[in-house]
Amino acid sequence: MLPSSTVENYLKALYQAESSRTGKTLVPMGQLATAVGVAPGTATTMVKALAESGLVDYEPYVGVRLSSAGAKLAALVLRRHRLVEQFLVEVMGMSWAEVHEDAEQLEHVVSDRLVERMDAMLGHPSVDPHGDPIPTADGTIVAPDYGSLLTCPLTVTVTVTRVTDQDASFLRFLEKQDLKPGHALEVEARDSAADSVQLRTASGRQITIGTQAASKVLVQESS
Amino acid sequence: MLPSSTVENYLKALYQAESSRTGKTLVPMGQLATAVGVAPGTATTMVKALAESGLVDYEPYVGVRLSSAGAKLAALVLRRHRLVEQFLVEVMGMSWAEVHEDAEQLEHVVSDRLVERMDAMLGHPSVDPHGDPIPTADGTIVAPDYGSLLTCPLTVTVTVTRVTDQDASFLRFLEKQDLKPGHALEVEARDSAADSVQLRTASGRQITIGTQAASKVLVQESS
DNA sequence: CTTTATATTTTGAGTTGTCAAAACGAAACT
DNA sequence: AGTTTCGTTTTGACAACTCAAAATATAAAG
Repeated sequence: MLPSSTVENYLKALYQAESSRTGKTLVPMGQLATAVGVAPGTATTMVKALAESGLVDYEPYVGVRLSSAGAKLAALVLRRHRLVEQFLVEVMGMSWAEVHEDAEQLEHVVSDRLVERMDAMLGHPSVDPHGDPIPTADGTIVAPDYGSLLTCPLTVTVTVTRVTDQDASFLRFLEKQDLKPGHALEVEARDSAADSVQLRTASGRQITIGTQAASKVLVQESS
Repeated sequence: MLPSSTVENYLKALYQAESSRTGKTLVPMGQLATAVGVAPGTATTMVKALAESGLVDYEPYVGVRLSSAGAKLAALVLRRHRLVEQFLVEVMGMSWAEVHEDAEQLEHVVSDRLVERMDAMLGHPSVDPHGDPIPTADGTIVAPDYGSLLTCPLTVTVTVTRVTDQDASFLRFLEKQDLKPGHALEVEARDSAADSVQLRTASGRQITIGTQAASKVLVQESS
């Protein structure tokens, strides 16, 4: 039984919800429902079915967690999604800001043959255009945990490695400000009262962004 | 209301059934059901819904026909399918024999943006790898009616223009025998008793194939 | 410790697409 | 015409997925 698109979406959402979660706490129903975009009751029903199939562990009134089988399946969905994104940008010349929606559809239908073909054409990339790691064909993910513009050291040159938000206008903004993955910059100051972070790009331009935005831009100290 | 994959499949099947039909006769239910791969009753139900939406004209106990709206929609599905096939062959280097299944899935999810991008990358091709005409974005199809190896003149050099069968093993056979679209050959003889057609390729090799197969290879007299 | 607020689960119902098998219509063959 | 045959339609049922709203559990607050 190969999983339906719906099942794939639940697993993927669960995977991402688990990743952005401290410790091994279960993902609450409400959050999963919101992530998938369905009513709470719908999520409950679906999760019970997934638990039945052994794809998740479910504790009523507490939350859900992927089983190892579920996690592997989720990783493969993510692999397809991210390879498609990388392909759309690198081969088809689309903007990194607009590939998410297309990948969202394509991830459910691209065959293994096609996925591996894309992977080969792209030279087996390890990350997609947003810096998100691409799982291997066996479902393994290597995800270094980078700091964000909110947590990295000040006045040190860092390189953007990943952006954890797919909103098109946000991505366009980052692009315009030279904050795409690969670009260098340094954090000059943080002002918690003003809820802002002040940056200086490699070209010397100064930018101030909010902390919400800053937390979505992950960086690595430049070597 | 954008049509579901199911609706698209019915319309596409209907379009193709109508094309391979002499005169303006309606397509009988049974044939449509077989083409779509569902039970007869299912087709009846679906066709009534399609008629309700104005996509087909339906005469109970007689058959179905696409309305102009339905025909346009079908053409757009075919456009997506064929551009995807051309893309998979030309850009991704896949074999013409194996792209059909992938295109069958992708045709329902590729966005307009993506379709037009592919179209541009391919230089606005007029036919796909099998020689099937690619409808334009406004739903127009220019389909020259070629003769087949069964109807073309004998001992005259002709060029393969189109193959009206997607069976992978048949396509691989044609490829091996240099009978892909673009290749020249001539029909040396036909033997209706033996149900066969005798060909000679440009390289001088002689091949004998059955009339069923021959009727699926369309040709044009070489200029 | 009881009340209130919040999250979760249940229930009842609807949509889309499907099938098997019974009923039916049209046509073909004595 | 009468009857068999064949294709088509109807019927009843089911699977997957969804929602709104009622019921319930848990947690928080007084």
